[in-house]
Amino acid sequence: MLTLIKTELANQLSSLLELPSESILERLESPKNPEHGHLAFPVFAFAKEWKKAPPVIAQELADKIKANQPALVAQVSPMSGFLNFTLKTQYLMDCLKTTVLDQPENIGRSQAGAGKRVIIDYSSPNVAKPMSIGHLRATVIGQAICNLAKMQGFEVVGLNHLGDWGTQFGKLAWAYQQWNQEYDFKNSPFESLFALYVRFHEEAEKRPELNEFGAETFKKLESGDDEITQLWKWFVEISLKEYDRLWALLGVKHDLVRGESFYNDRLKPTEKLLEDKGLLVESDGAMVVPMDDPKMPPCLIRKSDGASLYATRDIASAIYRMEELKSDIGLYVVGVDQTLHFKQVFEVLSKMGYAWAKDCHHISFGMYQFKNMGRMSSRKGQIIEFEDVVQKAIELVKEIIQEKNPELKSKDKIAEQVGVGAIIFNDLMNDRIKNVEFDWDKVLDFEGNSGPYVQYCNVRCKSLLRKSGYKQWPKTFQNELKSPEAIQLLWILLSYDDVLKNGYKIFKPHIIAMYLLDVCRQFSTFYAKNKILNENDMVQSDLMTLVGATSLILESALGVLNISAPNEM
RNA sequence: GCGCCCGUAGCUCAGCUGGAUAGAGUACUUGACUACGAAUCAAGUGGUCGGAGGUUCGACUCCUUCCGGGCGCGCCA
Repeated sequence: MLTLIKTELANQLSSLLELPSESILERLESPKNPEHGHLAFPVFAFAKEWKKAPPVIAQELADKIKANQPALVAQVSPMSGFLNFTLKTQYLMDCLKTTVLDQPENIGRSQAGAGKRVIIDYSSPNVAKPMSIGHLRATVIGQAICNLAKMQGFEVVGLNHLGDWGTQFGKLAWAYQQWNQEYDFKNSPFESLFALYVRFHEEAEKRPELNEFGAETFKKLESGDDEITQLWKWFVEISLKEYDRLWALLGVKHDLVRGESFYNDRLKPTEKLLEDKGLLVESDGAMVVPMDDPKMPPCLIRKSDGASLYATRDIASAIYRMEELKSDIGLYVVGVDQTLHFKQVFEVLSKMGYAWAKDCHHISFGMYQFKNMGRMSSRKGQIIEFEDVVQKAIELVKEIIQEKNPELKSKDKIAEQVGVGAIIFNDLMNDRIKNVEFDWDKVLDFEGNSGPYVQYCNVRCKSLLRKSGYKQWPKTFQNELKSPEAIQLLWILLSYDDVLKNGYKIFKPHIIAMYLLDVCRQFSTFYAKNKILNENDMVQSDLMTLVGATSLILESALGVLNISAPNEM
């Protein structure tokens, strides 16, 4: 694919231009305007050194290349300060054959991460609370990054850092003991649990002493009280069951669950370690690690009452992941509001002497904004739930199917695939760093740049392949493609591996979503201008091969985003 | 007050490590289905890239500053 093509071109040019192939490779770029060819080489950088105007250099280099033109180049043309290369269609077709048609299971894969492990902490909800649309975002981004890492050859461990510890469990246990009779734990355990949570906070507004009862009950839990511990375990179980059900809707499953409670007996040793390394400083009765930048607040390690804190737990957890689980890279898919916290934690780890601290990254994502509501608050039960969003999308897709394709078989399954795909795509198509204004109309818009648009494009491919009369579409080209739309599509398909590489490099799934839209737009143009099946249903087999390749790429890229690719819709 | 992030077409957003006339979708105006599936395609209208300086052969991209929005800032997680 593109990586290979660039390398090959760079190697060939290297001897002709007497420049190191690496420096050519890193300068080669894809022109925005397709009329400028497939790859461009800007020569501005040489102007000063060679004391010549860029257009002159471009002209001279072009002449040099033309005198001994590499086999893969169809045309090289100087244009202002650029050397524009148009590659031979036959070469591109051969390239598609070897990298896509001959090995569909390896499309876009790289060995860049081979032998390395990456642990990705994502989704990580808090026990007893329903997952909100914010968790949905964390989940789809995290899962996409898992998939991207796998495509780069990494061994991936998707980790659920479940919020299963803290005073809220004292409150919850206390609330359960008081009011459990009023709720139907048998039939709807999770809803009941959440109802208790909301009720406790409501009543605590009026009767602040409830908070003390909660704190006392939590102390019992901490000291291993049997009854409370049993309750706690049960709450965790109820919650995990609910989360697994929701994740299953998105096709998500973590490889490992390590809740906060897992680190309970590692907190003291971690503090000891910090103390031994002389990093702890007393401040207002608490123990902190000061940061290098004086403007940055210090990292709180131990409260004045001796209890540990959020940061302590994350430090212990990072050490566990990187040292015990022997991870090479540690990723945290957590909202931007935690930016300072992770900066502090990573700096502390670095001060502790862990060289791998630089391989820990906070993959932050923007917050949902709400027009009227302000921030969501699960305490007050004001929250847009993960499941509502997904279910609404599925319902709407059902209506659309009823209207557009009432004959469709297994409507429910396809409605789910399309509805879920729409939700995932909608979340992944924008840069994760940006805040998003929640708007039902936008979430449920399935036209234009959207998941269903991509799925529909693939459905059209599938439909063609079905109607072609081939049992299996031809995996080889017979003649050189002539249609300009076909050649352009071919070129876009070949850049898939480069897209995956870039997407992983900056941990941004929207790169892949944007690419999918590019492929679909080009396919649609190609489709509109070229007759692929003629009147007698005889086929233009080379175009069919291209259609098949398009579908393979679409399905692979959709898979990276964890979106299904139905055959019909 | 301090720190970080964002500010591109009416609206929602792309624009990778600075590169050739700033691109999609949506909305609006047109045109294309007795169908290779119109959840589509083609065309048009629409942008002083928040403002002002600076660096550079070249700035939406880098630096400074201001404005607007978001998030965070020691005993919650």
